[in-house]
Amino acid sequence: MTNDIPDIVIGRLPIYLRELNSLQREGEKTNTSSHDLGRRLGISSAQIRKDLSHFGEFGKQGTGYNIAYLVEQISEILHLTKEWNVAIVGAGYLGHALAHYNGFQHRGFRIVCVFDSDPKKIGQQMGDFVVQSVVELETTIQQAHIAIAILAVPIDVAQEITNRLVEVGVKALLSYVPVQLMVPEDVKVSYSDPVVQMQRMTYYLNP
Amino acid sequence: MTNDIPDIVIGRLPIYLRELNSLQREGEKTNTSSHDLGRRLGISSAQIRKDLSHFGEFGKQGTGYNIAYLVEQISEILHLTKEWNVAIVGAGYLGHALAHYNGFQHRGFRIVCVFDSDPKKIGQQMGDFVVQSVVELETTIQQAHIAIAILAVPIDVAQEITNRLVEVGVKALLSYVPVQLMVPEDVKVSYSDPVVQMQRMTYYLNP
DNA sequence: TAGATTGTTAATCGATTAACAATC
DNA sequence: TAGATTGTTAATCGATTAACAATC
Repeated sequence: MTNDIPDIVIGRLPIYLRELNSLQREGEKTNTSSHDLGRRLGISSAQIRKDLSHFGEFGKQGTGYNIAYLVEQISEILHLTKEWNVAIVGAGYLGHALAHYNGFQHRGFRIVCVFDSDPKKIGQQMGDFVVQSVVELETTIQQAHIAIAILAVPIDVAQEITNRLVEVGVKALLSYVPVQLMVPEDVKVSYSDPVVQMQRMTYYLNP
Repeated sequence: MTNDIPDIVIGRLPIYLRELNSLQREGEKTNTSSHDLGRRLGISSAQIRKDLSHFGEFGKQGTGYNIAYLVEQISEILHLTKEWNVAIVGAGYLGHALAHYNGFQHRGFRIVCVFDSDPKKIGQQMGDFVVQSVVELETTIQQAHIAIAILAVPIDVAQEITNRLVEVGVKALLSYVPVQLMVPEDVKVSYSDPVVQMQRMTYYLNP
């Protein structure tokens, strides 16, 4: 099962998918074109056609792409036709926000558990969940076949929690902790650090 | 003041800076090398040297880079020697989490105000702030000379709020709203969408 | 001095774009 | 049919890497 498709192409598919979903919700038309999509996203039409051509032929000359069909195809490519169970680790302010976020639904993910180590938080209701003790992390994750976890813990325990998650089979991590994590080769990590994002912009601002 | 340096190089500087800060906190040595830094970040040493060479010569043959000096230099390059005032728009769960986040301090940013349109939230204490009415957005942002805003509002008002922020001089936006925003050319936008980040990883997972 | 590591060059590798035949 | 738009090719553009003289 070799994989030739560049990461950077994979990285754009969710953006295409999101825009297509938004076109669907607008409901003004059933078709779109690479030119139309590109204009909306600030991407060249050639790039969109090239990206999609890695996976097959989804359009028709003259009429472009059927929106619903393309949504379906990209969803399959990204393995989003089933829902993925997701664990949140850390029930601080951020874990709280994530547990209440309803943007996961219909986009391929379902939060199924929230962990914390603070006895004051354990057992408390948080959105639709009861905060579980981090002691139960291993058993819960294995029983629910969870492959994806969101890290919202303090920086000093991030690597240890990561190790424990990897140990029980988590293969994808979305980390909000501002530190580089060490994981085996077959585990994906995606980072979200608001400060890093803002620092990338200040370079261009007049001080 | 032409600008030849690739965005992708600018994008790595905050990562270097974060790792250097972490080396400083460890306090085990005063110097590092491109090889050492690269190993910690999973980046080639050649790339680190090349990136830095765009801005000057910060190292010494044989001994590498003085950590404190390189921190200082990168901070200057990224315009982080002063603190930037930042506004948060949206006092929902996410705005709440951001208002309480203490990771902005010492990394170049200071949250100075939080806005919401919900009368039940306006006037309430949130962390160190009192939630202000979004009606006051324009006057407050102009008076505090705010150039950076964080968007944590519902999707249907995101573009309208963006327009208002741009109108009063905001030049950099960190948006947590899962939609493409339209802004003038001189305004930078950085997006954070957990679902997009997770969808980029599911491609690589066994369904 | 000997070992280490920089900054830089040239080669390699990879991604984007322009252009167009094919065809709906 | 005429107009529009795809998928693909080749050309261009840009980023990464390997290698090494310079030198601390």
